[in-house]
Amino acid sequence: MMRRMKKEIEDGMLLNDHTEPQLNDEGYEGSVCGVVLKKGPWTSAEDDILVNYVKKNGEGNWNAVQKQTGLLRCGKSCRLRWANHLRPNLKKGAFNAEEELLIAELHSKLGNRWARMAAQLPGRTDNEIKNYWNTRVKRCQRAGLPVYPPGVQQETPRDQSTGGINGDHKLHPDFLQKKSYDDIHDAIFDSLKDNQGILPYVPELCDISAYGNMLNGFDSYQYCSFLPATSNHKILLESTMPFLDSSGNNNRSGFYPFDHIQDNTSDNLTQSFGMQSPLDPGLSSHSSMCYSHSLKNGNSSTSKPFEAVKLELPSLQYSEIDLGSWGTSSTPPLLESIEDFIQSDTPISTLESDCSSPQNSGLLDALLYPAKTLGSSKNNFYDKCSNSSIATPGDRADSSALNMYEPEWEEYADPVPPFGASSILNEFPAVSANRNSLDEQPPVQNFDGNIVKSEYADQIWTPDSENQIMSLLINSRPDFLLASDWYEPASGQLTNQSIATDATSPFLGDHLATDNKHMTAGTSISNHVWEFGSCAWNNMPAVCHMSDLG
DNA sequence: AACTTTCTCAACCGCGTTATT
DNA sequence: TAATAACGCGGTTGAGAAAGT
Repeated sequence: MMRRMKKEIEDGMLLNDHTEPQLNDEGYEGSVCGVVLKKGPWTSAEDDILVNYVKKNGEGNWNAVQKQTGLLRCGKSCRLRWANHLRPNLKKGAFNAEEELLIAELHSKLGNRWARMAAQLPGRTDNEIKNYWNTRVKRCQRAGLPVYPPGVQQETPRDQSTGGINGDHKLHPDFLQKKSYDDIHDAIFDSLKDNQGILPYVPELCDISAYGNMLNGFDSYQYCSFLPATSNHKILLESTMPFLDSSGNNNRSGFYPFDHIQDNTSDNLTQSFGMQSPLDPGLSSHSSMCYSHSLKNGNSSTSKPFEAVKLELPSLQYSEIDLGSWGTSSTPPLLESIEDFIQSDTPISTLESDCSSPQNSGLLDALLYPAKTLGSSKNNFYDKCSNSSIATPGDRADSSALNMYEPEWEEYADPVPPFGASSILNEFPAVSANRNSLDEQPPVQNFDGNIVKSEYADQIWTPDSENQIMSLLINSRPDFLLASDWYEPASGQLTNQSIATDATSPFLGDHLATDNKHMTAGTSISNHVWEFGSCAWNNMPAVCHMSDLG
């Protein structure tokens, strides 16, 4: 049908005079007062008619378009065409990283309320958002990955066949019933309780309680994902660097240095707590795929009705620079070297388990966890890495080696992930400015950046302290070195590179720190990574001296 | 090169809501 | 107040492009 209609379109058919329309012809359907209305793709001529009509009469009264212009389109179709393609100020092209993140966050709050989501994304249409999200959900579901990025939590478990609740990943029943931050935290806490003594990396409850609010950074329900573990190390390795694009360049929006990392050896943990450890064989390349709008070719199909040159067929395709995404990437070249490394006799399990952490928290809270977990006596890091005393559940004494850091941890025990979604969104006032009008949502709990910020007003969190945390955590996460450009340079803030280099220099020497500045090259990075990992982790006590980080 | 599969997105459809008479 | 029209929204479809085999 469409092909035939296309031919008709190409033949210049436009029934905009008041002559008798082609009756019952394919591509024409329905009728108003005996006029058979056309269906299918719009032509530029039709667009012109509609645009002229709107210029003259304004929006609305769409059924009058056909009557006044003879355009053989129903009012519904006219409205849709105008809203989605012809109206001015439409933002064409692929979603950028900020938009993607905002969409995820909005969806987590609103579910499939595309129009409301579109209202928060100036220049974007509900249809566009819907298509994007459905595609994303589809891909994530196929990959067995959570739909939401780190820091984005499912607040309103609405249906939503299209992934309102994380696609295939079922939330813990508790989570499905939890709505508020506190409730979600409680659910996690309960989960931890349940698993205490079972999970190798679950800190003892008192520790968790101490920084329980930190778990707000966990409430992204990725932490409740139940992902199958595999032993596909190649995939695993690809997953470790989803933030590098195929050219080895940093993908600035791929702030997923540790996402989707799961450890075979800690399945108990990952499955019970939703945590995932750094080397997740099962997550694979889709860690980059999942969180990215598909922009493989930088193509974005949109109509450009006001282009000087119009094509006869409506759907103009034009390319744009890939604006980035949550990790759009292909396998970076350095993976090979790491793969070689993995394929060597190096005991993967050691590396994996040593770096066990919740993934998917993304950003700073992702870093907070391992660092704080290291401060917990239950983390068996020392068992494997430094021959320190082995922590056992409930054995507080074994954490004495880290007690010296407690004041610092307390200071930074920000209940709100400083790098959570709201933090990020606050970085993009243009995006977040108009986010306080979500109905059915108490403003204080949602997207009003100011209000959200005030919510944290009593927290000690300054750029300086954040930087310190960043520096600290750099040293606690070997894999951080792999995270390039995930920390958006901003005034008064460190970039990842400056953080990494500055923070790592004391431990790694300048050569590595310097190399890190050029780590887009895939050469010996793997060695550096592991070297750094070994060094940093084995020097953890020293690393944790905050005075070294100033 | 040919074929198949997957992806993307514009457009349609049905239904609910709102406005008008 | 009811009936009707108009509008808006969300779900679905299918063509064409892109990627894979």
